[in-house]
Amino acid sequence: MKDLLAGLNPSQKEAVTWPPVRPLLILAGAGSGKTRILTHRIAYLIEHGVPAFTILGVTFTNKAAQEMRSRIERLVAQRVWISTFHSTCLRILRQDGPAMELDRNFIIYDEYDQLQVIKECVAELKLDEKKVNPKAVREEISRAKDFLISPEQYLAKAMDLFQDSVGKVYKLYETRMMRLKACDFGDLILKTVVLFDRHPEVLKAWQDRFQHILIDEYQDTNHAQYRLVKLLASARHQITVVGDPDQSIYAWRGADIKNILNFEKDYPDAGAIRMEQNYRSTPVILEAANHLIRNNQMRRPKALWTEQKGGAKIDLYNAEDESAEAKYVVGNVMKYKGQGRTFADQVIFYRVHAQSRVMEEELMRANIPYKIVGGTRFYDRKEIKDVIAYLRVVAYPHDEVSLKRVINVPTRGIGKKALETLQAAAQGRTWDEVLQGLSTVEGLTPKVQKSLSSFYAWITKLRNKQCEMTVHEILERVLEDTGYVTALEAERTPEAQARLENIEEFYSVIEDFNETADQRLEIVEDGAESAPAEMAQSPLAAFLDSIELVTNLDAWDQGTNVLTLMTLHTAKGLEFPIVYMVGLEEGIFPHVNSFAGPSEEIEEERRLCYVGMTRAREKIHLSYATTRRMYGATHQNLPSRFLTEIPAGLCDARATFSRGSYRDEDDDQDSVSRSVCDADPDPDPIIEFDDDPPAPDRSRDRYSR
DNA sequence: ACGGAGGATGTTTTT
DNA sequence: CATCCTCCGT
Repeated sequence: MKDLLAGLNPSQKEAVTWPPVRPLLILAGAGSGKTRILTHRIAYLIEHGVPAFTILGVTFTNKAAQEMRSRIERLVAQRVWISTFHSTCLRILRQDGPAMELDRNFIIYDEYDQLQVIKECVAELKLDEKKVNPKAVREEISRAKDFLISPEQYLAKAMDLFQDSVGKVYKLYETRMMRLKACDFGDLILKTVVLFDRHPEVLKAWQDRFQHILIDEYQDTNHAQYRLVKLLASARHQITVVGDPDQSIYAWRGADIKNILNFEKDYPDAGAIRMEQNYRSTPVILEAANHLIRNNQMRRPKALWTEQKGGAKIDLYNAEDESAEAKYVVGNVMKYKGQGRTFADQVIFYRVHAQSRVMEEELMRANIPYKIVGGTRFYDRKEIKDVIAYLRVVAYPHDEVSLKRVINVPTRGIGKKALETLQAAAQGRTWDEVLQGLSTVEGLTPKVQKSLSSFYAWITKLRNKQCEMTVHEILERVLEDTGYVTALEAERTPEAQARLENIEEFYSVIEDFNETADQRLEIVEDGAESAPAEMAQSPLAAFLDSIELVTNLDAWDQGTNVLTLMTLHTAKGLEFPIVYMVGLEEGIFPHVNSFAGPSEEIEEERRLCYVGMTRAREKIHLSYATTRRMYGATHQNLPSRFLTEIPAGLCDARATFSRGSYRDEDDDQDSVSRSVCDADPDPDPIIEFDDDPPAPDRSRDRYSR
């Protein structure tokens, strides 16, 4: 026990040792050691007689979950159920979904799959895709689910024609998803809440299972997640939540900051502990971040502090255009490299993925190894989606979306006409049933008939054998029998080559899955383990589950010596010695879309900026470009308002690199700075730095169009 | 049925 | 700028 408390400050100690039977709110500022506190608290509970299998830990990403799990294992050599809301709900539904007529073998539909279903619904309702944009509908439906709003409730509240259409699509979408035995991401949470609401006995069982609940990043929970937590915790009130309202960056996704602000109302016997001492960054960085975030009106005052002294000033650079900005970053990356820092010590944050491309070009030119986290996810690539669709067709006969995707890939003579005929023949039945009774379908040419029936026979054979085969073997069969690989090889283009490599890579995803099989064993009682409900399915179905909820961050390994690029959203929870934040321009960051809405949206952008800055341990580089080409058009953006909100005294606006050269120019600082000034006839920054942040109305005047 | 060309379209952030 | 979609020639 002494180990667990060693080196903790008083408030950290209080948080770790807070009575397990009382609710606890930990308001943990950035870099205040919140992961450490959570893991130590869980370890502390276990050391004080709480059985490990009665603890539930919820994190924001799978990566964080994995990290926390292994830290706890190191502390107390016990395995604890730590995962995301989505993975947790998936397990609950796999086990108890049948109680509410949810097929145990439901399939998870991602955004792409959702969109396919929505498009069909829009078409069936004879709505105009131009007016009822499927992607917009998807957003609306997802948001409705975040707030536990049913189609009927949505329709009742529809204010205009668009919402009315959305409501109708939503309704049809739900019946369709039911028939497809499919759940989208929102369903995982929503259906679990419904399950608990309707079946007290099921809820009771899970309350007994999860007697102690700890939630990380509580400021970013949405209403559905809030209800879920409340249901689970209602029996015992043994709940600990950790969060930081200043780091709430997912309101656009339904996150409700009130969840954390009202925690003490929800649990009147709750204690609250604030942790504002920062162990990560220099005072310069913290002061800048504190100043920035003070501009948010709707916020409780808070300021991070540190015992550290000194620290390098924030480097601010005004680039001519986006490629000059990239050169600035690359120049500095090499400078630090020359000083003995690694590439992995440094990270580039941007607001939108589209900004990564210029950076990439410059990094390639300089031969700097880099890794982009996010962007087009590995699993979003066409070939990977194809391959997964094949696997899903084998595992889930009811997965029509996947079937439609691969039925003619590679081409086997099934064209538009044939698909229409099948659709017409379906009449509410699934395509699987249609294919079963293929001979009765009228209007297909003999050639198509033959092609379809041999395709279906092949699928059926694979389905029947899937339990005796490894996932690897099934994939091999698919790729060989369909001629998918052969077709790509025949193309003989670099693109096809890249696709083949990605498919090779997919094999290693399967290997990873096999190697980590023991980690998915469920902890049923002290020491005992058993395969969880979803493992009772075929290995293939279990594998598909495991890849469905992974995020782009999960595959990222901070250890390897490469420079990392990512969006600010992905950056949450991470830390780096040296941070570059690029594109600090009005319209980019804060993003244009935040201008029109209520001021909360700008405040969320500001929190995002705050999150980015507080990732840095030693040094921040901020940059903006005077002109920027994006989405094919050139824009002239004003410097970001956030730059004016950082005190000038903390910034060094002179660039310390040499243009057009990636060499370490360290012993040549003076001439380097001069060369930059020479190139810039007007060395005065465009932005005026005030020691006091500008009044909000003034800054709005200045930047609004 | 298929594949290419060309046009329209929409572009934030993600579990 | 890139993706999706449609239309047209084969």
